[in-house]
Amino acid sequence: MRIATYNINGIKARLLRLLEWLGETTPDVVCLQELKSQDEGFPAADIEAAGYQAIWHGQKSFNGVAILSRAGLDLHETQRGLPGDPEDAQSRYLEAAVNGVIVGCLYLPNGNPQPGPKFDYKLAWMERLAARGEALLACEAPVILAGDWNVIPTTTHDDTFSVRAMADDALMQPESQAAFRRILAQGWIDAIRTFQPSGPAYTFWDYQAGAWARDAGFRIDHLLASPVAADRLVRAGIDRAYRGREKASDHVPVWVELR
DNA sequence: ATGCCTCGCACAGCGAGA
Repeated sequence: MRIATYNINGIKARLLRLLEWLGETTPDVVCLQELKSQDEGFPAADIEAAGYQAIWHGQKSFNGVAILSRAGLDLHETQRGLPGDPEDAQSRYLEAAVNGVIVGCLYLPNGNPQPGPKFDYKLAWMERLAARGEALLACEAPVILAGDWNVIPTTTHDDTFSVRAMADDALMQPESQAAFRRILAQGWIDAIRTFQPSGPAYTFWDYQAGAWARDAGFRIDHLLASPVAADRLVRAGIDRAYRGREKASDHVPVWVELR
């Protein structure tokens, strides 16, 4: 079973690119982030015509997450919204079981500018995610936590084109990295790094300043596998070339394959 | 030091992204 995550930066603006990628790579399960659409605007009919069923959690203008799975797989929602704060109205978390594999689809807050309330929200959200992660690890089922984590895991060229350029960014602050490490320390495996332990493995390139052309990217889209899922991990990859297409998202798809 | 580019909203230019 191949499970992918893709921050598409607007599902309406990106629909043709999304359908193209689905057709070309035929993932079994897809976690989408940044729908930037209300529930009513989700292109369910187009997704279905492409051979996928879907659940989605939208929001006007911002955020929004969805989980797609190939028609015929057993998909059912297990959680809508990240637990732990009834005041939080942002649509950033959706979770489902697909043929027995639990898939958490997350869009972690950016947190810029830091310091400030947005950074505080990011760190608080990561605490809530850690709590959810702990609960999921208590399940017997394999679990994949996939999404746009908005965290550059290490302060190295492996994860960012420029340590200096990102030094003050919320994505690379010690607090963000520590929170990410705390989640990993629960027992999760960073799937991409299992197959590519070192060297640049970027998943995002800014639209500005010719970032793609000069490979000025960073690694912020991650799939974390629970120990049970990690035992079944046979491959992981980054669909880098899609960044070069017309009207591309600023993120590219990242995926794992489970035996 | 700032903007660079893109999207959504809504119809002009701004907030947000990262």
